[in-house]
Amino acid sequence: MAIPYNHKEIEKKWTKKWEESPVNVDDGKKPKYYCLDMFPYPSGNGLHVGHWRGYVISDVWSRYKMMKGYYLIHPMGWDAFGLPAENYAIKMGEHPAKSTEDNVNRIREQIRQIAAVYDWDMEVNTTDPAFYKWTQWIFVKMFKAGLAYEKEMPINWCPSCKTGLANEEVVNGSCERCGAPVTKKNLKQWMLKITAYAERLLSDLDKLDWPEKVKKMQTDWIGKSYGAEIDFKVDGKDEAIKVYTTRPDTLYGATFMVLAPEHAMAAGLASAEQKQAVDDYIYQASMKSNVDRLQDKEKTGVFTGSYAVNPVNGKKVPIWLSDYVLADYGTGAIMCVPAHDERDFEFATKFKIPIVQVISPDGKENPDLKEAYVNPGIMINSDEFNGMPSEEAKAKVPDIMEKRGLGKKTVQYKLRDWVFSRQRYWGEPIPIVHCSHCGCVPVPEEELPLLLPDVKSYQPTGTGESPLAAIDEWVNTTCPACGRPAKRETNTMPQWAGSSWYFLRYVDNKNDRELVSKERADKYLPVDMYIGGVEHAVLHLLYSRFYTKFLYDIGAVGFDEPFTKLFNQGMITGKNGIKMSKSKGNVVSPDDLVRDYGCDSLRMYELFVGPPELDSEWDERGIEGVNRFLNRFWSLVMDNKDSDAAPTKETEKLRHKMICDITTRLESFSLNTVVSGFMEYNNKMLELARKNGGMDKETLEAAVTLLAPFAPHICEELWSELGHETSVFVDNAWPEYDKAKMADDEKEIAVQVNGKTRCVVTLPVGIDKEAALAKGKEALGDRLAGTVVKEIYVPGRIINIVVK
RNA sequence: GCCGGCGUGGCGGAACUGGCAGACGCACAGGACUUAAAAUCCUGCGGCCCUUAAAGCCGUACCGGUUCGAUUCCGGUCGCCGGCACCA
Repeated sequence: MAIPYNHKEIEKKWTKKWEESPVNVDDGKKPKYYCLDMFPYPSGNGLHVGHWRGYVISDVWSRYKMMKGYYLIHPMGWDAFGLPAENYAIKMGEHPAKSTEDNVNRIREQIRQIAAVYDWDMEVNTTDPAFYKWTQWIFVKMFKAGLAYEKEMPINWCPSCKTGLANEEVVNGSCERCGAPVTKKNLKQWMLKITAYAERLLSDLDKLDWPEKVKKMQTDWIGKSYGAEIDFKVDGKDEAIKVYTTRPDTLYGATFMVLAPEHAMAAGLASAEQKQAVDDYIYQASMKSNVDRLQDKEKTGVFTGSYAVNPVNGKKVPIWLSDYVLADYGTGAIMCVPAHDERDFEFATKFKIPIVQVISPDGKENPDLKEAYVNPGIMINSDEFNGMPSEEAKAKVPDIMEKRGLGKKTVQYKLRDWVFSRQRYWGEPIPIVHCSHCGCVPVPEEELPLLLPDVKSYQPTGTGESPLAAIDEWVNTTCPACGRPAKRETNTMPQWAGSSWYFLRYVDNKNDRELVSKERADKYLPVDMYIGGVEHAVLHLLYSRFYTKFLYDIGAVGFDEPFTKLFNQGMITGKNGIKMSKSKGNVVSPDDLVRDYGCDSLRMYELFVGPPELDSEWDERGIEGVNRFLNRFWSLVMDNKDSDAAPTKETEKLRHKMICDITTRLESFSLNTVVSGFMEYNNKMLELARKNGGMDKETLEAAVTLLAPFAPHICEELWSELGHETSVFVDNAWPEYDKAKMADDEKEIAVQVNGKTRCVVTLPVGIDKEAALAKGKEALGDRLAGTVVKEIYVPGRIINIVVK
């Protein structure tokens, strides 16, 4: 019996060796494979076993690709600007620059424990001026392209984080970060015109090998709809209200109109009698927070006193204001067809507005409509369209309106422009100078980076100004265009700014002339495999796609999608599926587990705990199982490394089957079953070794090679024990299998009567149907009673005798 | 409300294109080794019926359908999770 496996010594030994001679090297001939982890923000709490999982998954995949002959791009960096880092600093009473650096150093050490093949020469940090120089450069380029613009408007404001938020950062009316209810605040903001890319962001999803779920979330977020814009003349005035509708077929049924209270024409439409009521309503609406507006179940509204004219039938329809109409979608005004829209129905019923049915399932009018009929049907009460299927009218009505100059077909998107200013300290300063003479002037590119000034008070002010506004000597500057006194922009960028393009920088992280050289970008990018949590489905992943498309448009990179393939790993939770958090006290640290069981055991247990794409509960005891397996595997190899046993037909078959099984499962990312596969084959090898008094070297080497991406240290040690001078990862090809050599001579087949298994027979593989059935019936004996109606034999699968 | 996904032993989970449900592991029980314990090794482990065994019956959330055969396909119900949420 071999001496037991000492993980501490072995892991220490190979960590050192790998440092001295890296196993992933670019010989200039190998094809590249870029496997990227979503880079972490350096939290003060350190890593828990959930963070490990994603990194282990990507490392196993990376090492596999490396062994398949690729030069690997597998980098790591730090998303170190932004709210989490700043909030941590405030809590600890430290300067964010200091706490961020400390946390980065700590987490780097923890990540090193995973023993992933990261290329640390590629490391980036978003707070490094040499990095954020290019974050600012991209902003300047966007400004010059007209994609970054300033706008004063009511935006989502988190009163707890004291900053504005993007739409994507508001979850159910609350702040994505801290959960506080989001209010509105009127602020002058920098916006990025992501809406200009809506169509490309939508249609290019087809090119991506991403989980359908994520593609769908982005599709829904972009929210494309097809419809028409139609003008309604205001009765007695020389102006028209433009509405957007996806149901132009219902135009004859429009019995009123509703404008958003924020609509530019809202106040002006009030008649003298209604003036007071209208003004009150507009004021009240402006005071309501998003949450209030969402929670209002009962519809409210006010009649303006004015009427519009339905362009198809000339009928006068009342114009109302209501906050169920959104100001920033479509035209901010709608035509209302209560008979065929649930919301309009509810509103019309409450305010006693006429309901006119124009579509019917059977072509007949229902005199007592109890609810809106929203499905397609036959047109009624619609003059020339009567009798036509509504789907046909949907296309024809806009054509007619267009001919008369009163409308046209259009498309709309739910996607809004990106609120890009943050009123916080710890971010990239927006490189803009406000000049009373020249307006907004970008900081000249050669003056970048515009350094984030050191400041004593970095706490958020809550006034809508960032702490930078208090630093007079920084704020006051001269205009780069005209040289007159001017003021710097004091807002900073959101955390997403750096993370939207960091993956480009890894491959050329020391370049001080370009954000990435075209040559290196084209050589190593795009990212072949991106691994991370699903929480970024519409935040980081949408922003990165937008940035990449922009950089493609200005010729900075030669591809317009950053991440070819995406894998979302599930979360590791504590007991009962509760998310691990410090406040819940259910955080499991990897450090103790690495100490007690070793890195290799923890790596394998991270995979064994459940399917990688699903959430899994952490069960402390389970790691014992994989640790026992590694010990048994160690013994198997150590006990047999000097065995002169020759391969037998049996061991050869086992080897080919093992290679095939492990490789197939790995390719399909079924990593939990790869681990169970190793356990099974290990048991089979132990059994054969015992039976044959040894195990041939070829089989042992194949097993060590297959296991190496999962348990790199122990496999390196065993590989060298098997007599190899070089690393298991170098000059060692991933083993191949031969289907012919896996073939069995005979197979166990279940024998069923009426679909119920009665017994099992062992049949030679090539046996013909008659002989197989005869064997099956013989085995059944007197359990086969009654008249045989049908006999089924599926070779290699099943025998089923149907009796009556 | 709308749109996705999921539901398998005490537990985590497995089952390729419909073909022996419960692989592998955890926990548990019994045994071997030991003065003893730990570690290790061996055996058992869905439920019912039964002294035991064999055989049988039931069983993949629930009800029904297609099929020689359904965890897998179809229709409906319930439950859990996720996304969107007055987008006209």
